[in-house]
Amino acid sequence: MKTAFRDIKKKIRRRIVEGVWRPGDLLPNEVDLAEEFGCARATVNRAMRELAEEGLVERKRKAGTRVRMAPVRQARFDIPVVGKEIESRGAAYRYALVSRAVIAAPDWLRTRFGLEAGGQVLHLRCMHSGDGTPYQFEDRWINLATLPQAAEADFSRNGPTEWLIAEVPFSDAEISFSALSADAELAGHLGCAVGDALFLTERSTWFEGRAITHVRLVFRRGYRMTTRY
Amino acid sequence: MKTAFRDIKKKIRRRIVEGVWRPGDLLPNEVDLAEEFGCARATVNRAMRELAEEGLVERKRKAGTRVRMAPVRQARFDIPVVGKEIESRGAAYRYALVSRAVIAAPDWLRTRFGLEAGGQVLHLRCMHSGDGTPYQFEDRWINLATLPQAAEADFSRNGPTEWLIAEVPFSDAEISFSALSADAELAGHLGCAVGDALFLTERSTWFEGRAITHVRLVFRRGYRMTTRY
DNA sequence: CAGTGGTCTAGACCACCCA
DNA sequence: GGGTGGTCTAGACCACTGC
Repeated sequence: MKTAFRDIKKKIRRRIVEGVWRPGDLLPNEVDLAEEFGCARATVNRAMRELAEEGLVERKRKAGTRVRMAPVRQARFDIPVVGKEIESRGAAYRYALVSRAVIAAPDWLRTRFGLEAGGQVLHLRCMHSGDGTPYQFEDRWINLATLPQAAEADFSRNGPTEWLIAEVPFSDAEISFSALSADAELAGHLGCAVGDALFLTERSTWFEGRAITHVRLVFRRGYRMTTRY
Repeated sequence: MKTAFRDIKKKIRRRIVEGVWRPGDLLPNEVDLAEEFGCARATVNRAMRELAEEGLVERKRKAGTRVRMAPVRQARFDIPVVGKEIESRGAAYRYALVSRAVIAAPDWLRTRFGLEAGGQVLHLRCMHSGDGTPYQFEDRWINLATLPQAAEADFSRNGPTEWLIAEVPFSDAEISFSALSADAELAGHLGCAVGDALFLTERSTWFEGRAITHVRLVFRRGYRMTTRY
């Protein structure tokens, strides 16, 4: 077989879900499993390593491998670029710049990014639509101390996301999901009623310790972010 | 070095973020990289495989390895068990069963789970609190065709999540995040105003093709789900 | 201290798929 | 067709850590 380690993963997963090995139980060591499955220890190791990554088992040197008491379930979400996401749904993507301003960073942003008082940022507000229907409102702040060239960039035709991707990498990011109530302005942009509940993602990114950008993405009413695992 | 593959990952990542290799560029093949780094090909393979998993590069047989045009960024969220989450914040967890009923599955659930007409489900509504403050409202449906024993279980003291974890594994799940407006009942349970925007997660799980449970978890006002990557 | 997983190597065969 | 990544092997050394 070309994918022995996948088969081994399946077999072990099956034994766990069927209760052969119950939460907290110690599994045989890699050498024994390799013998049982008739393969090299490295193959068992790969299978077990991936099962550990998925949160099904817990591994410790000397202590061995145990079935997790409460399987740590994780969900993985792809973070899409809004233009691609809209186009992948077969709609025509349209971008519009709502406002642009170079200003001193507001306090909450200074705190978040550890900026000096009076630090300048570029504040952009943009709309993303699909087939003429509002899809997402973007409220973005770019740290001009790190990216002074952003002040010269033209964001009237293309959104800041593409520019940022091309211009600067990032090493760390924090992302959060929450909900917020539409105010009059959001309602106008997104074509919903004032007070409607909207899904919101916020992301801050850094590159080697220097703050790059913070963005709030407010989605159209009814948007759902979905994944399988 | 004991972790050559980590060093190799770092070096390659650095070359990408520094622009030595730009989006779309073809990287040297594994044999050449192994020679450059003075290690076995398997070591380079492991480093590259993980970089591909992280979405930084794209690999194809014969075509080679390329830097992703738009780095597919993924975020991973741990799916916490609400009791543990509350306790990990240092608060006293309290659970209360709001309602319990065995009924015929509503249409939307029958459709979602492919149940027969008249299929029975156990419908539970529960509240989870921390230090006396409402934290999460749980609206759960358990498929009695798959889990008839759920009808006999006592959910007055402990929530269905723990019971399900102990009782039945699952092989597939679909999870989604969205926002909703508090109705009068939710507002009462969660101690917020009618119309407040609330963060909502929904999860459906199956085991070997058979529907197990569907749950809507509505979080207290202001809840944020956060992760770093 | 000794057993377990973590990693590395050198070599091999193969599946895939672009040219 | 041929180059690339995907996987496997047999063996080795080592780091960690429970006993």
